[in-house]
Amino acid sequence: MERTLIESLAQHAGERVRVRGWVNAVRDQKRVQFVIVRDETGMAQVALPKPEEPGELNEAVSALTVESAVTIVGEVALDERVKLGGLELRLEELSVDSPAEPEVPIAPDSALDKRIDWRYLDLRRPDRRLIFEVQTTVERAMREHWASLGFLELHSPKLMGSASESGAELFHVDYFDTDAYLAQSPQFYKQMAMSGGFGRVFEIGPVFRANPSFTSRHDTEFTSVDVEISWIDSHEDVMAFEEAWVAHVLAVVAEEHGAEIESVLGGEVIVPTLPFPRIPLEEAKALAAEQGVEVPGVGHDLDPPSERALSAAVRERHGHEFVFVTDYPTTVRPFYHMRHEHDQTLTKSFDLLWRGLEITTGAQREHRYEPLLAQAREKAVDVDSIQYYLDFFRYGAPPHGGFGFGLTRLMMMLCNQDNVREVTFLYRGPHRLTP
RNA sequence: GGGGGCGUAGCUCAGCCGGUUAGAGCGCUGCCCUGUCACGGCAGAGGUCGCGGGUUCGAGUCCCGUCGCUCCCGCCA
Repeated sequence: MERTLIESLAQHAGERVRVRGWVNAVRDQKRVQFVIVRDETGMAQVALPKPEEPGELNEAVSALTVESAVTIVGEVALDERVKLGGLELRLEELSVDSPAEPEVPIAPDSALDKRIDWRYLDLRRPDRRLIFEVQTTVERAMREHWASLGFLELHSPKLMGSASESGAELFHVDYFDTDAYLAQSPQFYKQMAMSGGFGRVFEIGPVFRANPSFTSRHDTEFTSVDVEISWIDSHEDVMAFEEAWVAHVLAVVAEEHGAEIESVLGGEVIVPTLPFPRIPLEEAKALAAEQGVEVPGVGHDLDPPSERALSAAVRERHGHEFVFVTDYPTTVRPFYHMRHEHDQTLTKSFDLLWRGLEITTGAQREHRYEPLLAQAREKAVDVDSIQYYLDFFRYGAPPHGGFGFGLTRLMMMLCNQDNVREVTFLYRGPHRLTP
């Protein structure tokens, strides 16, 4: 007998069906027993009358523990008395595929760390599942947009012989008789794809950062979305791509999950208008300062409080949740960011902030060998260790640019969660390597 | 790397200026209950107050150390 999903039970009124899922609750009364069963599509009530002399099936129901994995056969009966979907299953057969121990170690309001200890139990909650349904939609919508523009998908190596210069700390691994590092970013490889003539590429993959960061928005392994585009005229082209792409993703999410995100997770999905506001860094600081926060001085990046203040100011002035901050000084950017022709102290780069959180860093890259080499030396980069990378630009590299995008951070904001650990299937942090 | 906060029952927490038998709700176990739906009622079990040391007649409470968790800053996406 085939399995029937709970969401489709209404279409099987009067039929005998087989439902498989978890025991959500048992209400064992004198004359009638109820079991609430839950599968990945919803919950349904199972009912069984209890005669004076309880039968074997009654005993089996009495012995059920919450969260046991069960298979149930019964007839679907429409019944207005039932608040849960107006229907119930009249129980005929019950088998326990795997019993749960009597006391579940976590509750929905348990501390996050404890819920992560028992992540598989936490993930059974419908609201936790919704996060991953949304993530699946997000990635599908991203790919739709890339596909429509002829992008190629990349799978770059995560083991590297040298740093990729993201500025973050590196994880070291033993590699036979030498050392290797876990990739902090596919940066160098997606640029190689440009020199390889791929034109436009993207990658969704893990990146590793050995930062001892103890915040709600950092992890040591997270999913990065990387994009690189050839034959651009400036970083403006990259921003134009990104804003259209983000707007498409949010439009699809709003359409498919907007109502559920609002009712279950309490977040509103607002489809952004184009173009996103663009504000040079120094102007952004001035705007943030007007909100009453102390902002970092010239030559420094925005700090988190000023990022939040900036987003608040942009929302007030432009009615927009996104803002591109542009024209970062070379002091806070890596050597491969291209510099402005008219001002060599500023890079053709940008960050994208959403609701006060940095979700992207992007730039036009320096594709000319000599300036790139000079900039690397100026930044005191060990040129020998990245010669393989510099070589990408020796035999005709197209002008190009791109960005790195924190999928995990997007998901956190999109699902109205206050910690990236909530939206990460299995979080990895300085003190978290299991489960 | 710097700073703040928190560790009390399976879970979430209360416990005042230090005071003698450490509490609540949920969960669990048992009994009761005409259809519940956050079912309800009664009873019960369950604690080395993170750990070590100190102060004190007396420490869950104060001090020191330590371990764990957490948030903020730095760093980044």
